[in-house]
Amino acid sequence: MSDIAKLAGVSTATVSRALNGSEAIRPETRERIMALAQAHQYTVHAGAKNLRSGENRTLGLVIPYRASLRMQVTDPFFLSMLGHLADAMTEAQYDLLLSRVNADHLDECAALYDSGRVAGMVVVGQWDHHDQLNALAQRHVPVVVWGVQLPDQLYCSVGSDNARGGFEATEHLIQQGRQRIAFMGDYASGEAKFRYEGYCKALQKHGIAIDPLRVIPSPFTPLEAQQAMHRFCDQHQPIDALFAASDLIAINAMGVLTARGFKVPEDVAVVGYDDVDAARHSFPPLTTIHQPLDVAARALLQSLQEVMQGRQPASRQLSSPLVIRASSQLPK
Amino acid sequence: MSDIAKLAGVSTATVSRALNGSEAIRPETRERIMALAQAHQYTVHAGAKNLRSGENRTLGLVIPYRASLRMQVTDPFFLSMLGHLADAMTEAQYDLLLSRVNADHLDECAALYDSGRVAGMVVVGQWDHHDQLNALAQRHVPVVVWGVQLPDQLYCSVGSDNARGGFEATEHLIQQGRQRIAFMGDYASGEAKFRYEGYCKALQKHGIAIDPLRVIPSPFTPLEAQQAMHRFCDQHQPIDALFAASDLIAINAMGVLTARGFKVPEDVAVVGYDDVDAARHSFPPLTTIHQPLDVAARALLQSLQEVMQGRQPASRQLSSPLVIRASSQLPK
DNA sequence: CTGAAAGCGCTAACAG
DNA sequence: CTGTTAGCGCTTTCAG
Repeated sequence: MSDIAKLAGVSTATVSRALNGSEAIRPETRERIMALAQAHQYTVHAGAKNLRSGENRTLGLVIPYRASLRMQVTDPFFLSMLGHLADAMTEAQYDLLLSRVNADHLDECAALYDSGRVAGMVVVGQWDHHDQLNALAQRHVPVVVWGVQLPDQLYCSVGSDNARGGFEATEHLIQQGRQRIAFMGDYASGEAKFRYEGYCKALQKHGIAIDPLRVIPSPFTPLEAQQAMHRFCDQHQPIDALFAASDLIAINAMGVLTARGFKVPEDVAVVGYDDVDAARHSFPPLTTIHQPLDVAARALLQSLQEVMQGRQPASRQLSSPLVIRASSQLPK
Repeated sequence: MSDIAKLAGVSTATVSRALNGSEAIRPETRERIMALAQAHQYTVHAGAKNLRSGENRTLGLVIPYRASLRMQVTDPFFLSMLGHLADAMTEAQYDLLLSRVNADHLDECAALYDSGRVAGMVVVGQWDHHDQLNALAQRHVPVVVWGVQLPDQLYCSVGSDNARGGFEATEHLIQQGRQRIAFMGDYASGEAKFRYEGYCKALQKHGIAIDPLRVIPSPFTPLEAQQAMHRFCDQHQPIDALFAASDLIAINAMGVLTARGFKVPEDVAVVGYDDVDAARHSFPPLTTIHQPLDVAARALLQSLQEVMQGRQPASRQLSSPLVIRASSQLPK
């Protein structure tokens, strides 16, 4: 900077002001300085600027991982979320620092903040980290979480209204005349739990008994979902519809069903959750609950900004509409 | 830092040395200081450290995007690459700054470096940016690229041996007794072009004529791949095998083929490229060319480190083995 | 082995 | 409108 100050015949302070668009500078001088900066490919050193101004325009995106499953981020949902967050942050002039943190040591996130690397962070993948996240919040680490809203929650979360989504998915199947509707997913934890609750509520509303034999426990990974579906088919429980807790599960389940001679949607109507890109292009195209990730990303960013300002924004549930495609509807 | 210096009754210089594991410090003092830092959740400010020491432990990952297709990173291959790079960089104690840059303004990458935000960067997705990348290299921006090796290339690239992969995939199909083998993908540019060359070479070696009618142009997106396959089927060109330039294309093509009454692999044997997670779990499981992304990520990092040291590492082609699954082989 | 002092590149008062 | 001065939090000679 001192270099171009010399070239322009002014002080570094003037250069700094010019480059930051200060009002208190003669337009003529500003333009001369800008031109020189351009010509010499000069850019202000971001680190020094932050150090001096106390500001920090870098936000963290934390994706916890389990040491056991290396590279487990197999769900397309995550990539999509990541892309939308990157877009939202870029748009708001933030840099995005990606951090893989061991899921059992989420407290390491604090170091990201304490060391000044990030001004705040988004954690995507809440799973069973509730306590650790609460601890972070208590330490006043600016953090927002993509996930469900839990009792005794000290941090701000943004998620979709999973119970309502589950309800609408199931009711849609009922409206298609289906009665023996299976649920597939991990009904005990995280977001899937709420989707399951919605499923139950819809059945109850329409006077259909909840049959525990039609609940198919399944993790979110493709292979395990397929295995779970195979095991279920072996039991010969008759079903005429399936609501899966994620598109990935739904698509893999459809594959197994098809391979075993069932027709989708004729024999089994299927609804998924997330509306990932693949859902539109599966065979048949998958009816699903759309998660508005662009909205979600902006909401996460917005909330994070509020947290960084010391406020305590309320957690939010975004509504997610049903998208009807061929997997749940007989052709007319 | 001055705070814990006071607490320890020493100068900040001593604290700095202790925290950086300097030899020239009494172990006893060091431990006392470390303990204090722990207790007070003190972490050195990364920015200030960098500023003073001139070092920078942040690397950039640049994912170019086209303004036209918002959020085009739909290919699971990218996420996987991203995850592996994040792992490799984390392991080597680097932070990872994710940056979405307009594909038509790759020169903006230079600002990332000039402003000191990153010490170097990996660009993933070379496509048609050859000239822009060359310009970056000429500006001495430390950059390495995932992609093919091109003539007049001033930057270092790491990629897989696409021609060889294409060759092996095609030869495998020939060895299965197939003769009318179609190629599907964008045979004119990028990595697909080299895969196509390998395809041609294998046909030639085995005395099979290259039939341009069996070349199915297709982009990498699911929807367009399906449309391309539908159009091809409408032409009633008989084929008994298909080599697709990516798994995503292959899986979508298989879907269309199945929907149209062809059996895979009986009527049409299919081989893909990449070995993404979904390939193992498709119906039927997809034979494909495995891209060793863990190796690739480490190679990219290694090369980048060399570039940052001012050296000019040679571009590399990683070998990618064929993985045989059910989509190309009749059950015995 | 440790402290004092200088300075990384920049911005923000405070004076002119 | 612009220059001078001080200092963000840290590391690193250079002296003790």
